[in-house]
Amino acid sequence: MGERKPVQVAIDVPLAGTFSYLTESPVMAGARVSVSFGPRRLCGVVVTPIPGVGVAGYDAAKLKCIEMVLDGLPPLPEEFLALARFASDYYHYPLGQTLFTALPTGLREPRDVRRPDRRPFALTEAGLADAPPARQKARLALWQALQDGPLTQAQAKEVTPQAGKLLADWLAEGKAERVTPEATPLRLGEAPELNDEQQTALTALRASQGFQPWLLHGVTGSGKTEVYLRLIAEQLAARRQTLVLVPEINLTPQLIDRFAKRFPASRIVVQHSNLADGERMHGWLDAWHGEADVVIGTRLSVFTPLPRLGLIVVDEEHDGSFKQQDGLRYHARDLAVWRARRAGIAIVLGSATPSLETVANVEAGRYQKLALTRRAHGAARLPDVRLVDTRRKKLAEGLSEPVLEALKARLARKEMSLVFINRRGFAPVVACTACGWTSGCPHCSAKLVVHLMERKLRCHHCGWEEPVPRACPDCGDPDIKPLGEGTQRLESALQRMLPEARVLRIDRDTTSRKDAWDEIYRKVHGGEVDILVGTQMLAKGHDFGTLSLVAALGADGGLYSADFRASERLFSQLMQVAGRAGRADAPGEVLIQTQWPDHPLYHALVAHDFDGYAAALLSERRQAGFPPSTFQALLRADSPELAQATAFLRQAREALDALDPMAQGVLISGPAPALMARLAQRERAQLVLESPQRGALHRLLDQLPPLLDGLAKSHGRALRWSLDVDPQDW
DNA sequence: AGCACGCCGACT
DNA sequence: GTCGGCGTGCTC
Repeated sequence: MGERKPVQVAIDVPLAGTFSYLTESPVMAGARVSVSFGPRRLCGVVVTPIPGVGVAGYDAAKLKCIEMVLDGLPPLPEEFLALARFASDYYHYPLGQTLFTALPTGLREPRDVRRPDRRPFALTEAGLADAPPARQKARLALWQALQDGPLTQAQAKEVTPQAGKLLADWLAEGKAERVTPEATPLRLGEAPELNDEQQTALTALRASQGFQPWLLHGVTGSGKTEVYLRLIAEQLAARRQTLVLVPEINLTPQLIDRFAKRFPASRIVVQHSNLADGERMHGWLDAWHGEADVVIGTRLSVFTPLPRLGLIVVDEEHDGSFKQQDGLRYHARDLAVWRARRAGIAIVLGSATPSLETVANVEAGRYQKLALTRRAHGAARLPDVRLVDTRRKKLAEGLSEPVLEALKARLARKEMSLVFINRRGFAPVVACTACGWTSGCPHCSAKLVVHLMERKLRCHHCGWEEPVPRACPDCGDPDIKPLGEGTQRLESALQRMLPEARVLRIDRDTTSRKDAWDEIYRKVHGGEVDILVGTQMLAKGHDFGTLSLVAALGADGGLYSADFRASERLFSQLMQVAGRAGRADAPGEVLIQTQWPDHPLYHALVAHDFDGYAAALLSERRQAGFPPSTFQALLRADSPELAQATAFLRQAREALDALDPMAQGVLISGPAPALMARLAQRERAQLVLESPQRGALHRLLDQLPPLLDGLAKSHGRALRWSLDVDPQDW
């Protein structure tokens, strides 16, 4: 019997630090173990101690033993543990919960997991010598099929459904064996020619040495994906793995198909949250064991272990879906950069509208920039962008005369148009013309949106629904009206005004059904659509083929918003939708309806001047002391009562003030109600911490969680708090 | 986060 | 008498 030594175990509980358990035989860091924790049995991960946390001050006599080492798989690799450790530190989130967020669900339970042996089967000499009799048809068919070479279980099952049983028997009898397949030689599908810009970018990227982030700034249609594919092909040839991160919405069968066609002999693993648990874990394990060549997935795939990692690509790096909005609030792009640094490899951030954070990093010389300014195909030109001043024009259902005329013209020419309005539903609110009542959500500080088809008022924040009232609930006046436009209203208006047009609406309501996108793509590419009407979804990189007109309605809202990032987002969205317009033989046209035709944002759009506007925004941010020139963290609190959330934050602030944050260069403001002050019956408030130095901010944040845990106790269970480092929206 | 323990109200 | 409401405290 060996000596019982304590080891540190990270567990999926909302407590800082790790827990000590005893073990008789040495256990490696990264081992999954089953431990008793209070009245429960939980899965834990053995980690090297976090200095100063956990170990001290616990009665050594009370330590329990590790129940079992779950050793069906090797210990989790160091690169995985290090990434989780970094994420835990950076986002100030408990290590245990961070690790378990990063693991696929199958590895979170105190069950052992084994990787299924999926090597193909071959007949042994004994098997070859023992031909089954002719009357055993299935047996004989499988035996004959195996004469031609090894078969995987799946391939064998195509020969006969009984293959599973037969192969197991033969394996036991020594008539069959597992063979390790020869590494399949790299095969490449057909690739289009590169234009000179693409070629220049590729040449630069190929010469990249060691850790280096690259911004690939390419206008819509400039062929960024083709550049990625060429780079990935090189990684494959060198037997290295590539991690490709894409926004949720861009992970389409079309994209995966494109990768599969280009790399027909390579193993491409897809990772996203809608995958079945088992499938997700298989891919994860294959990646970890070096058997996947390319991992392509949404933000969660940034944690996938890749022992031969040679390149990371983050496509549409500006996209908000890379930031997790609850629990471990990580930014997958930022973690990916950290990973690339640790691995000493190149990371390519691609976008037509890079985030200001990335632009600032280019300016500071930390990232290198490559530009694709022209469209990849033929003579395709950038669209003509024109502004439609709506101040003195009367609108019919939100549509101006020039927009309507332009739509008619495309319809006559049988060309497809797109109408962009960032509001789903019929109208954003119902109002009473007599007393001014508007339809507010009873649970949130938001307006209820009219959904006329369903005859419902619906809250887009908490999901609350109620019937559309017949009269004003306040004064009883029957003259209540839907105010403003949404996608539904626009859809029915267009149908009425242009009866011959085939209108297709694309928003969360029409795309929530499974397979909805397949149907949309089929219609769009089958020429069954004249006008697409939709929300920002249309700004997210879908391939709608050739559009000759894009019209944007009701965009002004983002110009003067309380959220300082609203104008960046609006610019990015408009630039992205505008990029959908255009075709090989004629430039597309983009019409933007606005009350502020003199706003610099619109001028920049007309001029296709991303760089200019980004520089202007950056200098604005610098002057105002906003990110990326400063670093922020948000301490949020919510509770049924605003007073309680505010009281908690006030106490937190007092405790922080006692640490003299100003001396450390950290500015604290608040508590203030959140932008969306009430959400799902809970009142939300927040404290903003900011500093021009990331380090200073983090030194202060380090002290926050233990302090808050203590404070929160006195506020009861109703109060919840969370810390958001580098918040994306307020 | 779970889960147990504990202390007060209406029920077979 | 006890079944069960959810407040509070603990988990190596």
